Amino acid sequence: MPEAVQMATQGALSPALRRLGQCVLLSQQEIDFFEGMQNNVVAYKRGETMLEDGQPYTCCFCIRSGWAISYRITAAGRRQIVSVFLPGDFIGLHINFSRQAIFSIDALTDLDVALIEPMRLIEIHQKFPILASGLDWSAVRNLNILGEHNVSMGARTADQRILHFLLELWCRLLLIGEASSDGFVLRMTQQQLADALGLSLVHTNKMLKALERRDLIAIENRMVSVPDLEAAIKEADFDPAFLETFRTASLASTGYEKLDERLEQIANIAEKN
Amino acid sequence: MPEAVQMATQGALSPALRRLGQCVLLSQQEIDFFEGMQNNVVAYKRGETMLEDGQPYTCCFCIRSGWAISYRITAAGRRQIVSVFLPGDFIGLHINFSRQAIFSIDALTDLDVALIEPMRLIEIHQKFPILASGLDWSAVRNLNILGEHNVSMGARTADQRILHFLLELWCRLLLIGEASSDGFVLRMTQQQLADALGLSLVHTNKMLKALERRDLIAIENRMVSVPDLEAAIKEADFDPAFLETFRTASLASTGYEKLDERLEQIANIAEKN
DNA sequence: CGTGATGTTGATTATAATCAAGGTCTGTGG
DNA sequence: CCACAGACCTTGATTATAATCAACATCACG
Repeated sequence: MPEAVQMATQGALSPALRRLGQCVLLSQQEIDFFEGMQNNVVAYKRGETMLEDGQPYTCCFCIRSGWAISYRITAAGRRQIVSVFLPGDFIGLHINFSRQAIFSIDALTDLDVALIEPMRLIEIHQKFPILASGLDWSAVRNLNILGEHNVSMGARTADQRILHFLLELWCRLLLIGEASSDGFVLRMTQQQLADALGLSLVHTNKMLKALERRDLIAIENRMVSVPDLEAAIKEADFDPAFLETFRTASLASTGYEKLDERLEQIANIAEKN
Repeated sequence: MPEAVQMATQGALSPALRRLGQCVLLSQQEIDFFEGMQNNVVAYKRGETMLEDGQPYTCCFCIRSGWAISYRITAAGRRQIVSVFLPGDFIGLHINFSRQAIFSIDALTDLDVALIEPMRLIEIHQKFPILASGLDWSAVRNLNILGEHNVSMGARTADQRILHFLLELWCRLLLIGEASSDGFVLRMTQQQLADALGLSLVHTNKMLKALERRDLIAIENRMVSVPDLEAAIKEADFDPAFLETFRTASLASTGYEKLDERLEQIANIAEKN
């Protein structure tokens, strides 16, 4: 039995490993090592600050459940959210290159994270090359997401930015089985959306409403759905290519066939423009 | 004689290696391997497109001299410059994780680059762990720069953004000995500045002039200088921490003592706010 | 059943984009 | 040496976009 399939059919893998398994083929030894590394689990409450800008950076986080953000407060007092982290994401993979944090980290929801000691990351790079390349892949993906946010903030209008960001979140959640093929639960307030997109709260609210009026999105409670996928992708100038960097394994064998189909559909619509 | 010093006193090292030497202690074997890797040098003309968005991504570039940019054209036809690359920088270190480019790359000036085959990068990761960690460090630095641009675009005013970006370039150039302690030559047009900062050409020009009027910068020909460093750093909300990630070796032994002093001075002013 | 966090909306102001026109500089060919 | 073109810079006028201000609505929760 090929290892990838064996992996995929085990239900109890951590979100991070499920995610890594989509891009690299891990040996059983690597799987065991990585899962064993996540013993030290810590829970944070919604809104809690996990790490403060300027503080010494001592540990890497791996999200097991919940959402988190990294952000910076400027001298003028404005907050810019730089990244949103979802289950399976790593925060501070590059910790061995940093003396102190240059961003703060907050829990956006109640959160379970595994603490990973810096030494463990070095150990991975020394002993488990495939696993290490998986971590590198994860870092590259974050870089691509950040680059895409740059394009959004510099060259897209407020409504496009919002829509683009929502589509990004949806795709990322689809990849980890935390969204349905109709939509997803947005676990952020409008203020947090605004801070992530470089917009004011009021303007964000108005543009959200405008997008709803134009039927490009529908929001009920916190559930965001996209009635007309093709129109939304076109309006937002969205192409999930930046998220799919080198995905080798499909979701098919993990019981998420439908989500995988949805992702492919999004990619196809984007490709033909 | 310690290897780091030996390295530093050799004049003929490539810019990339000088840069890597500031953060990791390389063995002679690693130095030789890395320098040997840069045989395949290619020259590009100013304005030439080195790689086009969507094209297959076949090679990593290491800049030996000149400036380059990565950018994206949105569906609406706006260009967003995502990164500026200087001598010693790598473009596409993550190439082994990408099928095709999601950005275009242009030469901003006449350019000399070493082409590095993807296999070589894998080889480095397998055989030369210290050198590999140097490359990782370089990637992390790019990530930090990108994050800082995000903060600028989302949460800083146009004039702050411009000033911040100029200070960033100055510090980066100081680190590679391509700026003086008074200032540096800006090898970009105002249109390119605008595209990098998410501003219009006209507004960029007006804000540049306003910064000059306020004596926060002075520009003559292409030479940018900073008459009142303390005021400029404060106005721009600038802290070079995001650039200095884990610098272990100083520039002192490379004949750039004065530049190193200047960098430290900038860091000190930033720190005390 | 109040209190605080969140969401909604209109009015006003600030910021930056767009439009338009002209200026400077550099290199090139006559 | 001059005339010209093209790239780049500069400035004012107008318009569009988004921020700020203010008020109120809704919801969850103790």
